[in-house]
Amino acid sequence: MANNLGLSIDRSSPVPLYHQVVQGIEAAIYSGVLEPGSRLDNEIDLAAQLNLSRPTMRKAMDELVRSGLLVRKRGVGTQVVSSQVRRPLELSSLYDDLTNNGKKPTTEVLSFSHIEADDAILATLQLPAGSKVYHFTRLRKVGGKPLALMENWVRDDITEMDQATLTAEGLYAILRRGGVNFRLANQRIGAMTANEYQASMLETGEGSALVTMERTATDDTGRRVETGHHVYRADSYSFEMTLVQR
Amino acid sequence: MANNLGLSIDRSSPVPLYHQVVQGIEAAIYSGVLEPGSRLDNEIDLAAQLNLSRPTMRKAMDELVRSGLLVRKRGVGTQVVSSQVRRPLELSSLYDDLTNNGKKPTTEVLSFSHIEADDAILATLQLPAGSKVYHFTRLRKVGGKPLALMENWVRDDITEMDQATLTAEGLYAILRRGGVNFRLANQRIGAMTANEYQASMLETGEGSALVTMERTATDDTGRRVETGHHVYRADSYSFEMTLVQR
DNA sequence: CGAAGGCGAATGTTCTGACATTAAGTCTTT
DNA sequence: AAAGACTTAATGTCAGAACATTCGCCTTCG
Repeated sequence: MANNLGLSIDRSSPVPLYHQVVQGIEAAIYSGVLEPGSRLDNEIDLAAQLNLSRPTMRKAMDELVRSGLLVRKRGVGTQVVSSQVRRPLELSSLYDDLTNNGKKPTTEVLSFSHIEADDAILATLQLPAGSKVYHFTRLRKVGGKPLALMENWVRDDITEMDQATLTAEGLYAILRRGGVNFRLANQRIGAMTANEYQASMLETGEGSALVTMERTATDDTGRRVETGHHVYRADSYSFEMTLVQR
Repeated sequence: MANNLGLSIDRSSPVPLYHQVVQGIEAAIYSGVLEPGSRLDNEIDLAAQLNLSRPTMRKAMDELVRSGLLVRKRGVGTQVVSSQVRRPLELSSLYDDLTNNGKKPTTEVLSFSHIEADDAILATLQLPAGSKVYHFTRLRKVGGKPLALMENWVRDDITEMDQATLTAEGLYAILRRGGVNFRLANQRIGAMTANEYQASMLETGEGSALVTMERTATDDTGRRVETGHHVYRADSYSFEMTLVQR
């Protein structure tokens, strides 16, 4: 069977060949050219069709398998994994999530300061004693409805920050522009009931359910960049993720 | 610098060479032989030290980078990522989590039936109309204290299930023994307040905070194996995870 | 007629070799 | 002394080849 998934390779492009293949096959799957459950040609044929070596083809398919789009079976072949597997689990901020979904979030900065960090924050961010950090709390609304109450601490040797920038942009966008390449995040998700302050800020009742999240993010040099404690209205937000067994 | 991480390779072993290297370096990191932040020898030297080719060495390091233990920088070298990065995000059940932490959970099966699935379950598990599934609810306790209330639906063409087995073992262990190789899980984590029934079962107050989780798991053949809706006492449980940017 | 063995096809593993790209330090030149 | 160019060292990419392992099907033998 000549799969003939209409993808072409540009050898003069700076983007690696295997990654071009990844993008091509991803596009073919999401656009429906490759149907869920269908079998692909074998690695050697595919490599030949695209004038690539088998290791290159294999590396591309490796990535697709790891991301859960393909399933390989020894002695059998490779299939497109059935069904609509949605967003893979990745580092993203609430702000990204919302804008990607076409919503228009607004941010209100409730407090902003540049202060000496206390011991707990120093330990979490692995900073030497006496270090200063940015500390701020924000309220995020979507369509005028409050959604999240967020408190964050950010090390101050990355980029200048001020209240105006935080109002206009998401935290992660600001940090990325400051040259941070995020690598890891450790997070913990739980639940609590709203206290009086939280209830009033989120315009919900005292005692209503909230989703809590604590997160600490690390960049590619191993620096702890940011830590925060967020609470979300449980009736408006939940965490969706896809776990991939490796 | 001769790193000399005391790992040896067994070429007669059936476990692939690159995986032996992965395990060896993992062990060196967790045991402290390789300290956080320390630099490794370059790929070519390491390969030579172990009498391996560079691609094999590279594949091993690839996996360690992906799992967040190492950080590579072009033109510079490879470092052990600083600090105590905990559990990587992986498919695991509450039962596994608890037993791995030395706790002794007990399970009480509240209801168990083998019934025709309703439309919602049929759609979620992608089963043809009229299919039967196992449906059960369980209460999990640790040290006599109730922790989770779980309701699950499992396709019935995998393995025989009964109330006794469920009482003695975790659901995932049973399914794995039935030949299921889990690949993906889609889950959603949120929060709610306890209703009267939940409060009484979990021995907490009505209106107290609960963590909710809905999960659907898929095996390596693309079959939807299981779906469930769980609630946890927020004061006793939260989800901890490490996200890795790829 | 059924079960065991054999065969082909696919993925899994490993090697050798080569060149490209990036980052950092060093050396030269102005 | 500072700015630029060069060198070096590391990771990043790609090719081609060989052999191993597993699965499913087909044939053959009891």
